[in-house]
Amino acid sequence: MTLGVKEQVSDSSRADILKAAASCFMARGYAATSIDDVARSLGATKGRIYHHFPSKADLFVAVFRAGMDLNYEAVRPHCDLPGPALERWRAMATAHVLQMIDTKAFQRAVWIGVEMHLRGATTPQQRTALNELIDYRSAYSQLFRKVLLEGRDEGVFNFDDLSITNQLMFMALNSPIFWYTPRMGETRADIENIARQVVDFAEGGLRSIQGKRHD
Amino acid sequence: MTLGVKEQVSDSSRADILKAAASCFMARGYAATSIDDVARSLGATKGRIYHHFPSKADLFVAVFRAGMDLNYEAVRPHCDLPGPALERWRAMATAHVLQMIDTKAFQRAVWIGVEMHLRGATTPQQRTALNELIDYRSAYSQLFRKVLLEGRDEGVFNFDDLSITNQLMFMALNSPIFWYTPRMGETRADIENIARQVVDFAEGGLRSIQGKRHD
DNA sequence: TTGACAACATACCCGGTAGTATGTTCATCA
DNA sequence: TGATGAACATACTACCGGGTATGTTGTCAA
Repeated sequence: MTLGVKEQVSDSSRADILKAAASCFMARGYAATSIDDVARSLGATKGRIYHHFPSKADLFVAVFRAGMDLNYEAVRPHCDLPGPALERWRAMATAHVLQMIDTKAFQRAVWIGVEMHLRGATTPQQRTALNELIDYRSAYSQLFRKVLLEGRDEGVFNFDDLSITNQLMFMALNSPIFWYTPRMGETRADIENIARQVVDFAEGGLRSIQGKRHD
Repeated sequence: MTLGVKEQVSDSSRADILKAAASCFMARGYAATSIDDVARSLGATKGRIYHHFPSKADLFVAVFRAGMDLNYEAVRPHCDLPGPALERWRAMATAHVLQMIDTKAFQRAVWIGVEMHLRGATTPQQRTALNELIDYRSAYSQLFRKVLLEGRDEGVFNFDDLSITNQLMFMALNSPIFWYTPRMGETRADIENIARQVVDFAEGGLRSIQGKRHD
């Protein structure tokens, strides 16, 4: 069941297109990105894109899916570890944030996709394709909701509305996709330090009430 | 120096265009919003838009500015109040969040504008117009940075990097523009309760270290 | 060697959109 | 009352971008 050379080449070409598309979508947004832009950034032409993807919407959906796959793979291993909820949450959150930083372009595309869905995007056909991925996203979100509830049961987290809290947490954890830019001479430790600050902030938010209102 | 009826009518017409444009930009983003869309949502045609605004970019910039004006007016009064930094910060943050909810469409446009700037938007001409508003935004941000530093001096806030913390805080405080939608039968108290949860979360994040790492 | 197919490139069509140029209407004012 | 200009609407142009139809080239299998 190993892939032949041809398929490997083909998949690598496809992966290159996905990378380039992710960068373009990040740089200009979905609507403002033309297929020619993506092709040009590859030194190619539209023909190459349309040979692998039937439409711009499908290309975008593929980028979305790739981004979510990366997330899921990174976080999933930490979900079932034993131990207190807080530790488990920190492991998941840290993995998530590092993914945001490491695969920023894809994660921005995911963000754009979620935004498009919230609006009620375009044609019904691609809406169904998006919905499938939104479900994917929801399942991912569910991993965090679960540990949030466990943390509340254990008394380490304090929050009122789970949905709102989940939104706030993800806004904080996702935020590097907007403001992070690599610095020259940046080490892995620097990046991990940034991630730690983000996770610390979110953790503080989840404990929120604890810190105050001891009146 | 009072305005004549004509100018009042003109300004009201202009304000209606701004509102409609803000809604369209929120619903579809900048690139995907056509001038015809805005005109149609007003029951008018392009002629009306181009009579008041020389270009699509200028229309957007005007929406951006209007949104920032609303923010500034809402938060400014709380900046110079005496008392502890935490109280001042909570007053500012609450006012900010309520603005996000009450003028969501304009605030989404502000967000889009900031995103466009981070990318390096379009033509040099409108880039300068955007830059001016980004400065405006920075001055607004500065109001919060100031109180954050004061809070740290007073020992109530704990954070490492001011820039990152500021980003994280604003991500949390701004987040309602993405996930808030008015519910039927929602009272003002309900909205204020949502705002409180958001502010609580952000406050917890700003105190962060305090709650943990007592090792 | 050849034919078949993958992996593109080229050339083209066409709908939508920013922007313009030109009416049209109505109020105001000399 | 007639003229003037504001506040639009209408009609039009030019261009760009998604999508398609068709060529071209290299590779592999029989």
